[in-house]
Amino acid sequence: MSPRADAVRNRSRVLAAADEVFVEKGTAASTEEVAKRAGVGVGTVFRHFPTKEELLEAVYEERLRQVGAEAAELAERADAGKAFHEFFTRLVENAGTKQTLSEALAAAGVDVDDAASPVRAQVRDSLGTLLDRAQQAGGVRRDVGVDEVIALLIGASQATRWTLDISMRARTLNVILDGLRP
Amino acid sequence: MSPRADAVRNRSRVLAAADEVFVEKGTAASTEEVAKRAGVGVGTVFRHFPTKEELLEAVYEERLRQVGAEAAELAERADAGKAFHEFFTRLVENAGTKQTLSEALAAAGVDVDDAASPVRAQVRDSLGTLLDRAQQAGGVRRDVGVDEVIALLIGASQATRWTLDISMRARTLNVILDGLRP
Amino acid sequence: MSPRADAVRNRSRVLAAADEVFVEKGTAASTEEVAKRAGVGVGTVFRHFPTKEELLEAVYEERLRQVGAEAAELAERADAGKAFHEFFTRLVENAGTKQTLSEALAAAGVDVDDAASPVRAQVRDSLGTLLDRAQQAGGVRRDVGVDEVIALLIGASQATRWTLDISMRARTLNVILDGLRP
Amino acid sequence: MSPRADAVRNRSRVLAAADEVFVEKGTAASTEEVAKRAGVGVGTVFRHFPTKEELLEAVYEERLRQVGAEAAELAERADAGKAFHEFFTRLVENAGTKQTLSEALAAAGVDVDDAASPVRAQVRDSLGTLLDRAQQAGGVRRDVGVDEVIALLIGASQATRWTLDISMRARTLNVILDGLRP
DNA sequence: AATGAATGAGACTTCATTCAT
DNA sequence: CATGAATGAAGTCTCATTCAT
Repeated sequence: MSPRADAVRNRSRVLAAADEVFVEKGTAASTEEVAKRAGVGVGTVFRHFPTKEELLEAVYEERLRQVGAEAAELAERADAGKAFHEFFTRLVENAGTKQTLSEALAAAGVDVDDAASPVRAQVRDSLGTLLDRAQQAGGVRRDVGVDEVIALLIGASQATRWTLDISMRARTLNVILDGLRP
Repeated sequence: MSPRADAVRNRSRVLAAADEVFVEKGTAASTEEVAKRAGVGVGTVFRHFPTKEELLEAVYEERLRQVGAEAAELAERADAGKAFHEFFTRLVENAGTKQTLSEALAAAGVDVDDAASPVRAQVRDSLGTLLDRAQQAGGVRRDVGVDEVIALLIGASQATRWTLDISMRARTLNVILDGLRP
Repeated sequence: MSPRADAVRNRSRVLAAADEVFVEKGTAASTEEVAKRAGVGVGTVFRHFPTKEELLEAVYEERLRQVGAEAAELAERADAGKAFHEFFTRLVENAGTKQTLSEALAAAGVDVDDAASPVRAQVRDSLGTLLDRAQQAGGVRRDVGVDEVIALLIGASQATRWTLDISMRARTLNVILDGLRP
Repeated sequence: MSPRADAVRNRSRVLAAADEVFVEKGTAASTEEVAKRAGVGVGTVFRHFPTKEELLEAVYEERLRQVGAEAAELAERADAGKAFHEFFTRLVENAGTKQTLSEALAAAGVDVDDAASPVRAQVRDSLGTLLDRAQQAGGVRRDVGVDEVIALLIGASQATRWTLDISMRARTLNVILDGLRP
């Protein structure tokens, strides 16, 4: 009801539209197209995200938020080993549609520029917990840390990204999952 | 004697320059910049590669050619299992500098558009031989084929692409190599 | 009140500038020059006319509109025969400055591609009426139709286009007008 | 057998190729294409015609030469009136294929820049004779001169250029021919 | 705050012309 | 003399960003 309400709603509409458009046409898609998809004017997009790069980063962060939520949820599971495997599987399946997930993950893993994003920290935390518990449950080898897991998630997403054949995708992912066993 | 000599040399200079530039600034780098790096005029670039896309494809093919050569060379080795591992390792190390190798590999693996590129066929062939021999030597599990290996190469390249820490890169790659064991 | 007001004004400024420039330097003149003449940026030209061809067509249509208006006006005249002659004369005089009028007319006459342009239909209508009335008044031979008249307008424009000498222009036009008599 | 012989032959091959290409694709066609059609390198084209404009002018002149020849031939005919009419008809029929004939004629008629081209003079001469004789034979009105006839030829060519329907073309031409009668 | 028209730098591409072979 | 590769100016068009309404 406050004028803020509309603004907030617009922000998420733009974000959702950007996600869709960037998935469909790649990140080279124009801001104009994002605006059209969101049903707003370009000006509105730039009001919320003063730069295309900031828009991209926001999209990535939004995806990370979802990854973090998934990790947090699965970290609660009793059977930590299975939970860890399911996490990998879900993510790789998403990667089919959300092509740039790996870029988002990459941003969480290594980028040092504005490292201190709380979202990134949260993802690393949840993922760390999930990994720890899986290792303690004997489901995952002990010589890998969060960074390696993130790298492997990126790798698995990319490896299966081009795969249309679903059984081949499974075989490929299995190699990585087997490699992660103790 | 042949006026072609210079043309051929220029073609490779452009190709090399394009490779460098695309590695450094991404494939969105301008053709003008490629020309500058090659020390030729833009017109020359477009004479050899009438479209930016054709230039990109040529760069990919060149990289594939190198990958194919490497696979062919290693397929000769007596110890097939070790050879296969070394192949993976070398490629992933290259991937650090040649960021788009995975895209080139992807083109070799799945794309169906102009499928019958001889270079792609050659890569698949050499890689197939290398894989076969490694499997017969008991160095690699038997439920993966060339396509899965290509996918994993792409994955491994991407997984380690963002890794500056060399020991972490080794740990990540090891997971995949372990996963490939019988 | 409407943000459109400026846009509309700009559209006509661009159109007018394009007309001028194309007359002065031919249709090969650059879009940049049109923009400069209109006092706007190139982007504005391309916003209104996404293609140079569309700009050209718009210029032609604008000229046709004027031709149609002239035909409609003269069709009202009591003395239909004289009106018809005056129509020819006026057009040919314009053709001196508006060199591409004949191309515009040609577009109205024969092109079948996007046939149903309302402007073209209107021109043919008005011209048809003017011709009919002139024929009934005994001022024009009966074995010519709108298409022939359009062709002759084009011909007359081109015939007199290169003529600097005004009396020679009159003599040339007279031949055609005489030929049109019953 | 002399080296000159080849050069001369090349010159006409280029000229013929240019004529064809310009007719088919318009005068904006590239010199490269002309060279390809002529079966020579671009360098050869530029050796014979140092500028594209000079090439164009040469093409025009060649066409004029043919027009002049036709006029000269028909000027010999006994029935001068009929001969004049046939001249018009032939030219207009050619104009269908040789679209730029009118431009060539225009160059002969009005251009003042390098007026003293012998070919142009010859055309005007032959045409003058043809016209004179037709006027004396009572086939053509006496208040038109060579310039008006050239203008009308241009006009007739353009008028019928867009006409696909052959009977309409005849009706249109007839108007002009009737207008030329005494 | 939102809108969308305007801007102009910059990308890709073409082509007349030059020049080494 | 012929060839065709190289050149680079110039043209068309796109798009991130700004700003008047």
